[in-house]
Amino acid sequence: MKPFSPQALSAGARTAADVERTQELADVFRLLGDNSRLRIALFCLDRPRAVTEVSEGLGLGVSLVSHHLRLLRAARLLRSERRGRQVLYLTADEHVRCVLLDMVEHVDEPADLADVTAAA
Amino acid sequence: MKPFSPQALSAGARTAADVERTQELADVFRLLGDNSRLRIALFCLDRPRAVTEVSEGLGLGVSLVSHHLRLLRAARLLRSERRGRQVLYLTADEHVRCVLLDMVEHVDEPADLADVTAAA
DNA sequence: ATTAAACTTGAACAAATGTGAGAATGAGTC
DNA sequence: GACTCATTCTCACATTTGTTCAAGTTTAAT
Repeated sequence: MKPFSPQALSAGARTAADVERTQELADVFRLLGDNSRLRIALFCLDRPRAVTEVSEGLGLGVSLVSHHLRLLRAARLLRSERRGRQVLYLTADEHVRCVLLDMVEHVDEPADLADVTAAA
Repeated sequence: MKPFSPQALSAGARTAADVERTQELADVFRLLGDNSRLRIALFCLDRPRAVTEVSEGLGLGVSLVSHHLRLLRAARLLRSERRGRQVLYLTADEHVRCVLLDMVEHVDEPADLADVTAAA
């Protein structure tokens, strides 16, 4: 059950198990790689949110929001909970919440203007 | 220069600045959301790697690797450095390295079997 | 100057993906 | 029951994206 040894990374993670694991990781990244979906995920970070609430809160179509929520839930990034006729979505667990906030924090940083070669 | 206040997140980050920032964040996620690209990024994590080295190491076409490396470099996730006739790529800075390792670590965790409803 | 190696670039194509409109389902209310 | 609100689903379309092939650069060696 040893996960992703540094050796595996350096070797390119070519074993079946490692490739599969990279795929999982990539899937999570891909989900958060869409602007709307990321905003939705962040929007459900601290409070449980109803679909309509998200839709109005972010200015996105209800249908679209529902689609994205389904994907986020399928990936275990969000949990859903029914209350009356509305379904509330929120970040799955403290762990996911932490990852998201970390990432936000990281992107906000210095921006690293070390090499300008890339810009030219 | 105040970045991503929690309020902004809860409010849906609808201001121009916040939407732009979410976009940046999403861009990073999207880049790492592709399996090949993620493997390439991880492969350049500890050692500088030549293009051919990556290509052979991961079993991907040289052209494909080059394309992906260009994107990763443009996003400042990787830096490039020329040595003789080969170009070495490696993780841009300690900060990016940390983000990647964190994410790997996180995905390796419990897997959270809390609600089985999603699977059914 | 040729030749070879390492890398980059451009075009082209298949596959995947985000999005929207409308029908359908479910949950509550009268 | 009929009616309404909230959410989900189906289908379709436009766009993007990953991948490959071939041609083009750049660097070094003979």
